[in-house]
Amino acid sequence: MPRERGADPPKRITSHDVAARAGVSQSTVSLVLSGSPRARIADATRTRVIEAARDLGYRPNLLARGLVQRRSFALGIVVSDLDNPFFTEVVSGAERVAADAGYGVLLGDAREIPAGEHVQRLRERQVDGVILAGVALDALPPDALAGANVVVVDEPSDTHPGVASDAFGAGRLAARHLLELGHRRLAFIGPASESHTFRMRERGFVAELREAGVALPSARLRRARPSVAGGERAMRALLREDEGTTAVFCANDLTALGALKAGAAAGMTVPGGLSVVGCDDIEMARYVTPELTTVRVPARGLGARAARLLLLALDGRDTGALTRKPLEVQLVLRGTTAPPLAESCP
Amino acid sequence: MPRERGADPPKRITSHDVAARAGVSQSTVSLVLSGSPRARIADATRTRVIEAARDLGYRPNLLARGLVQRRSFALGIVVSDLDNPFFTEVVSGAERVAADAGYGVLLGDAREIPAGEHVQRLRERQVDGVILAGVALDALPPDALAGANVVVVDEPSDTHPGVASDAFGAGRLAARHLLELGHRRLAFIGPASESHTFRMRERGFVAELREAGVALPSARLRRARPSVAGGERAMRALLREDEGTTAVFCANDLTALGALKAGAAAGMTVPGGLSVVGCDDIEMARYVTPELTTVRVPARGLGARAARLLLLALDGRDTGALTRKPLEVQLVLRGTTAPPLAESCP
DNA sequence: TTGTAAGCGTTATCAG
DNA sequence: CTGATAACGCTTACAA
Repeated sequence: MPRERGADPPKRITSHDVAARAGVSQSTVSLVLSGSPRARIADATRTRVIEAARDLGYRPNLLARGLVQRRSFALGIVVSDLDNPFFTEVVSGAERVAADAGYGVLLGDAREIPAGEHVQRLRERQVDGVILAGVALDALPPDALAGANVVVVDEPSDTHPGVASDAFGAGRLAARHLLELGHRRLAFIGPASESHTFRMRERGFVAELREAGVALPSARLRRARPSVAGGERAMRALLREDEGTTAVFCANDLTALGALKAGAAAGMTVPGGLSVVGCDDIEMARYVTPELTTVRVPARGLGARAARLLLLALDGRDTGALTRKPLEVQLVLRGTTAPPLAESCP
Repeated sequence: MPRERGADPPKRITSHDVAARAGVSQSTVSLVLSGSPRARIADATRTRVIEAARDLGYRPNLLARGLVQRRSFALGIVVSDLDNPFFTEVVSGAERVAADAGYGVLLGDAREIPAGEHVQRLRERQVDGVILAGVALDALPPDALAGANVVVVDEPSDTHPGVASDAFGAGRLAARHLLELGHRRLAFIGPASESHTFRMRERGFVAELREAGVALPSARLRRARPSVAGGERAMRALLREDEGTTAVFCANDLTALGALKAGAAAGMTVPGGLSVVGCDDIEMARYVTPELTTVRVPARGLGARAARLLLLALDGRDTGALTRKPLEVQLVLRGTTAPPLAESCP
């Protein structure tokens, strides 16, 4: 039952109330309740205060605390798409370490409201730091991040620390796997530019092919939004315009799932007639049939690490160790890849 | 590059600074910047202030504002499991309407830290209201919610407004569909008690069966955590202990996905040998093969509605209209259900 | 050991 | 129309 507007102003209990009940001054209350664990306070007073607080059900007002300490003990995280399981994993990883450290987590989804706007708002709310995931830095207003503590996930930046996965390596891994299976007519499906990570996955893939002397004709390089629908559409187009493709690497799992769907709809058998490799290893990858071969990117690890990094930075600690090298990715062999059919070989 | 600890205290720009630059008093700045749209302010001063603010890049401190207004313009949302796509959809729906209304969204995942603790913290942060999803109210400390603006998703409460889906109806729908296909040996997989919604789904299912004179022997009522792993395990057990089952209804899609996996692993063909119905219609449901027949529950609609409801309540507006009837659920026919094989019929 | 007092950055109430 | 001035609830020197 919602409180009536202005009906019963349910008196907030403040440290003054506690002070009154305990018969001490307000600052003493503050001292024992939040001050250094062993502030010089007589045991008698201390317990009196604590009891009074308990009796009254006192809860400190963190806004007030934040105001004076100039620190909110909250951090913001803005992601490009909350419906992408990869990002929810990042969020969930970050939320966990933040909450464990007593930090609040403010969430922003950049689909409706642009990332820059979210960052702006978060800063007005005085978050101590911001994690950006799936957000291209150069898409933000010039100094949206000026003077802010920011950690970027999977984006390069020479102004902010970041955590990243080895996207280039992911592409290489996928290519190598497919090459080793004997595929020579490979395709790639991925977004046009979007984020750095996607670009690097593509480059890694292409680089590995080139080194193996295998070409990637433009007809087999399909652009698509990194979603299931995007992958589906791109795959349909690929099947329509190109006959010989025996294997395709998708920029992320969602895309791969779409490709799988389109492939099935077109009567392709996977992996018999077509091999598919995804990237991310979202949970879903294991639930499709056949299970998706993919390159595992530790999403929740990225989120957790980003949060840890941010917390360290907030404490003025050295962030070097965490920011160094990209998190390793790993090929996960499952059911959507196999050698090409004999007749498909060049 | 993280700011050095205490190195350059990047002076926060306050309304005082703006006042100084505009040559007016601080309160005037506040007046023009946040006061009622057409506060009685000379146009000259107004523009002077606005320019000064722009030049300085002034951003109001929402903590300070919240402190004096006793309102933070933020709301909290705590969910039982951030990795369950159903809840991330709820969150995403709520985030969207909250953000559109200028509210901040604080997130809490109850897997690591209990929901009650999250609520506590959110209240200390002075959130104006809290949305609870997947959280059983009676699992919370007695007066964790006392005097708070709370909206519960898919849980009954006579003390707080809530939004709910027609869980009982969902169970009925699933049962009716299966019965109409000709199934008579039905099973149910779901959690022991967990949340009210799960209980109602089960009851609706059972009620419909009973009305049709079909029994649900205890061997076909399997308990499982509402996750893929849970469903998998339960399905394995079911297949081991019971031969005749021709169709199973799972308390949620995750469970159904697990059941599908276990079924496939055991060599069952779906829907030929076994029909499976899920509940929720998470995105994933369309990406498995065959696609999962399920009962669609409008998760993001629930989240959005919960947020709207909360915002209304915060404005002291009537919440009756929104809180009335449960959101409708809908059977989504896809590929995991079919008539039982002839030999399977009793 | 504990109380007094000065803010933190806003909004809000009044005078002028 | 605009400027003092008093909160908001808390932390933190500095006194006592």
